[in-house]
Amino acid sequence: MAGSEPPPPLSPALTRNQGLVLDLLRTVGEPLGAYAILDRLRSQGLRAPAQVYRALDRLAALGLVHRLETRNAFVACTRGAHPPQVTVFVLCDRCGAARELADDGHTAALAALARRAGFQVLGGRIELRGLCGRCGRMAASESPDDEDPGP
Amino acid sequence: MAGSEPPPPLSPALTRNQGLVLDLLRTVGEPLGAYAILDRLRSQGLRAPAQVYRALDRLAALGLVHRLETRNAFVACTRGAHPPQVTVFVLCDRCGAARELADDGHTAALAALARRAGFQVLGGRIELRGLCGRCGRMAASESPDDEDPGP
DNA sequence: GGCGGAACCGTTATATTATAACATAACATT
DNA sequence: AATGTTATGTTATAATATAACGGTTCCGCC
Ligand SMILES: [Zn+2]
Ligand SMILES: [Zn+2]
Ligand SMILES: [Zn+2]
Ligand SMILES: [Zn+2]
Repeated sequence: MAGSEPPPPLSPALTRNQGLVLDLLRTVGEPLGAYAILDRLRSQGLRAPAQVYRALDRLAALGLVHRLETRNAFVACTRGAHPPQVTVFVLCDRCGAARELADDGHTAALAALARRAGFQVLGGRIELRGLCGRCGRMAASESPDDEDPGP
Repeated sequence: MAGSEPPPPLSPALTRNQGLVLDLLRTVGEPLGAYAILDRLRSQGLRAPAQVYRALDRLAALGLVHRLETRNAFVACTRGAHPPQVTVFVLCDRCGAARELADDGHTAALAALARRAGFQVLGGRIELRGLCGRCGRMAASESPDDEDPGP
């Protein structure tokens, strides 16, 4: 959604390509694939996938963008800087919207769960799929006996 | 066409290709990419990626195998059949081991978290990365800059 | 000023992962 | 047998991601 949050000031140490990619992702506000990013930045001079992937790598390492593994897409972080490298996303099956949620201590609880199994957690991803509020209401009102296959 | 044995613990209605893929994944016990599966099943007559992907799609829909999004790989389920649940995996950065953990109600808590944000959760994935017990001990006891992938 | 290194850049080619499209085979139901 | 349905085999292609190479810019330093 446009204008839901004042975007944090651009990081100082970003290079030109990194700034272009981050700016695009923040403007669009929804997940974009690397090649979609490339297409939209051709007018700015980007021409090859490697340029986009390099910028994305850096931005992801800085925590400014996140990769959505279940979609092979990238989205700008909507929270500030996170301390941990675990994100929680909810993804709408119908409209494709992605929303990053503030972890409510769940990642710490999951890390404890893993530790009981002998694992040391260094990072991770939580991607939940389903229906966003609007699409859920639409699906409920349009066809009451709708059935959706599992994950 | 040769005398095939009745699959004893295997699921009821699996077709030949589905059985081959599931059997392989259960035997191997670790994540395999679709093309690795294909290579290992060429001797059984499989020749094209679509055959493997079709079998994997069915097996995943039945909950007998899971897809590891962060690795683009597939692994046999080590728990029974789960309902419509969310899976929790822990993946070792060093040896590649994947272990499926029993969710301790965390997925329900995450679904509640999502619902508070207006989202209806229909499924999802939790993939945590880090070090398994053995690799964690090795990394702790040896020098921190040691790197030696096992055979 | 010249020099070395580091980071970034642009480009080409290639690898890896996944699906589309279509024709056939197998099987059950009538 | 005719039919509908599902699974299969096959080819080709799409979509995603990285390797490899050389050039440029910048900065600290001798
Ligand atoms: Zn974030
Ligand atoms: Zn939606
Ligand atoms: Zn499972
Ligand atoms: Zn390990």
